[in-house]
Amino acid sequence: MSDATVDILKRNNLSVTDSRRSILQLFLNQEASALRHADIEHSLQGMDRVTIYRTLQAFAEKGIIHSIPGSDGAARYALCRSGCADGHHHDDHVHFVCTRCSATQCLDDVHVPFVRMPEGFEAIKAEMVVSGVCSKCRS
Amino acid sequence: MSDATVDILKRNNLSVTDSRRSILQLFLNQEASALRHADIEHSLQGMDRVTIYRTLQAFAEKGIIHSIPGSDGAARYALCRSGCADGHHHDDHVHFVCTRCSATQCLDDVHVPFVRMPEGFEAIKAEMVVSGVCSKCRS
DNA sequence: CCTATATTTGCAATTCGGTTGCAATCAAGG
DNA sequence: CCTTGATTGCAACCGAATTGCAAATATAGG
Repeated sequence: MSDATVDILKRNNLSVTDSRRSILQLFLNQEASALRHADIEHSLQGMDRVTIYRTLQAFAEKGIIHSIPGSDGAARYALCRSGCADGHHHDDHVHFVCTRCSATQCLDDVHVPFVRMPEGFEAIKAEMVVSGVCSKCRS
Repeated sequence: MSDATVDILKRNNLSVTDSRRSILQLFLNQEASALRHADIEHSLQGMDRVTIYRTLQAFAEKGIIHSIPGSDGAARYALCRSGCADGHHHDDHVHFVCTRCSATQCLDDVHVPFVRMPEGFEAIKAEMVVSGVCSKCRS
């Protein structure tokens, strides 16, 4: 009854359930690329689709994971680095989408550059997605 | 039989139909913000959903409009500036989404800054979306 | 350890964005 | 004006996501 997943859930005031532990474990096992709902559904067959959606929402609200803007109409999620908590995300890094393997990953060390807004515009958040060929697909 | 819409369609080797002229006119009337499929469907009630989808595809392929990455699962489109043609888009500008009126617009004069990729990654395209409050909503 | 309560889960149904196949209609060129 | 190839409208379908509700379960209190 003491696992990394249990710690994380308790630290975030989420009740500890099998579903949540399984999904969280998936993220912990995941090396680089982000997970889509469909990926989780496939890995954890038997778990209800809706439960997965709700768990992802709960994790995102608590700042355990963050969602990644994907223009293909399927949300992606990845673990947050330290510095994220309830609602306040610090995911100011660039995301990368590989055009070959179509994996999405966080470039944690590349942060979104500042851009000057035109007169009258107030920038609050900036997101940047670079697409190309990832290191795995190039080697 | 000589309208701006007819010119544009002919110039792009698209046959001139009422549907295409109406949709194109909508874009020409549109001042700043981008259009979603639903917006067009609402404005041009009576036109089939599928026709709108196919027209948007055709326009995008010809470089008349470009699609804007929207993380909410609904594609947005805006007229291209000069320099876009068959498939080759030059939409290297930043897009802005207002959190109040939720309009999306092109910041044609703000172009996406260069970012250095980590070793092994090859960047091909970069997209940037800034969210905040637009000039209209602030005044 | 056991119970009460609040939370979570699973299921069914629904919404929404988008695509596909096909028959009918229409634009373009001769 | 007529042929032909492109376009439209319709129905059906698909995947992603949400909602309401009843059953199951985690947590806190005794």
